[in-house]
Amino acid sequence: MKKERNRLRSHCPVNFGLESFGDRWSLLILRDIIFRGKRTYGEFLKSEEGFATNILASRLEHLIDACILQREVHEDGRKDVYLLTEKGLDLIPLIFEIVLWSAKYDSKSEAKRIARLVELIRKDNRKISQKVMEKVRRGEAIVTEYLD
Amino acid sequence: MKKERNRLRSHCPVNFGLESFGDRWSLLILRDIIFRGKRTYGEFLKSEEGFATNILASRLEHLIDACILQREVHEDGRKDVYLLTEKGLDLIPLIFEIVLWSAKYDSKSEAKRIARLVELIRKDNRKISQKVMEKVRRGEAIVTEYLD
DNA sequence: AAAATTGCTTGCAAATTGCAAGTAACAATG
DNA sequence: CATTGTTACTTGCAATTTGCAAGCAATTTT
Repeated sequence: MKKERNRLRSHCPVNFGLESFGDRWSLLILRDIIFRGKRTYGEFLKSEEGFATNILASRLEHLIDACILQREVHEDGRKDVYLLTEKGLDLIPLIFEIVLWSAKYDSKSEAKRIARLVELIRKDNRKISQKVMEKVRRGEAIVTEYLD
Repeated sequence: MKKERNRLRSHCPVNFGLESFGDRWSLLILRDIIFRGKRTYGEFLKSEEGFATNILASRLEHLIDACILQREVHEDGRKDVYLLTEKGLDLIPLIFEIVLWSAKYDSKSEAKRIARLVELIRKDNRKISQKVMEKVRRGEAIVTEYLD
């Protein structure tokens, strides 16, 4: 039942990124972790974009295979905890560039609600990413802090 | 025959980006334009990742609808020219972040062949992106210049 | 005028997705 | 300690999307 992995179409760096996390759902999982502090299957399932249960499961597995996420046991034994690895945390600058671009071009963007963060990204993405990586490592979400 | 557009799942900035360019093929088209100076349907078709003809056509249409690409007539009337709009050029910093991440985590990455560019991105993505945007506007590809 | 080239479209099989309905493992409750 | 609820999945299937091979119309080349 395992899917074929490591069968990259190419080692072009753009393609490598796309095959690692470049489908419609994977980055939404990472967004939920980084911005909203989500950690469990059930929490991801509640996202407004509406994951199908099987798709969510397959994407979590894919991200674990790619060493972007790691799974741990929750204190409540029924739940699993999904955490970003260092490799996953290193995607924060990239996700922030997406936020910046969308903030510029989507007139209805909810990025307006995190205008302070967007401004920090524009000024120095690396610097704010570093701070956010530390926050996420500590298990904190970032949205609340930067709400205007 | 037209697809339903502007039916966004949400205005979350991450989601907006994904719906604009976040499928397996769209960013490869942009890569071909930015790194390899490609401009026509036939040139895209030759990419090593192997576009299916209908998928390539549908993605070009999607990117035009999203105002990321614009189509113009080639001097050879059989061909069309696909160019990045300013909105499309603004994706360069994001694509460069993908390159940076893949250069770090793919041991076989072809990013090694553009090590100088990768180093410039690491030092100051905005600055080098600005330079590259001007190059691409002028219709030049960037790969050759930065080959070691 | 005939032959190539180019940018598509079409048809169809195969793969992927999305939804609804399970199920197994554990936790909480009476 | 038996029952009920939760949680994280899996399974079955219909609908959509993809990938490949074959067109085809509008040029351009010969």
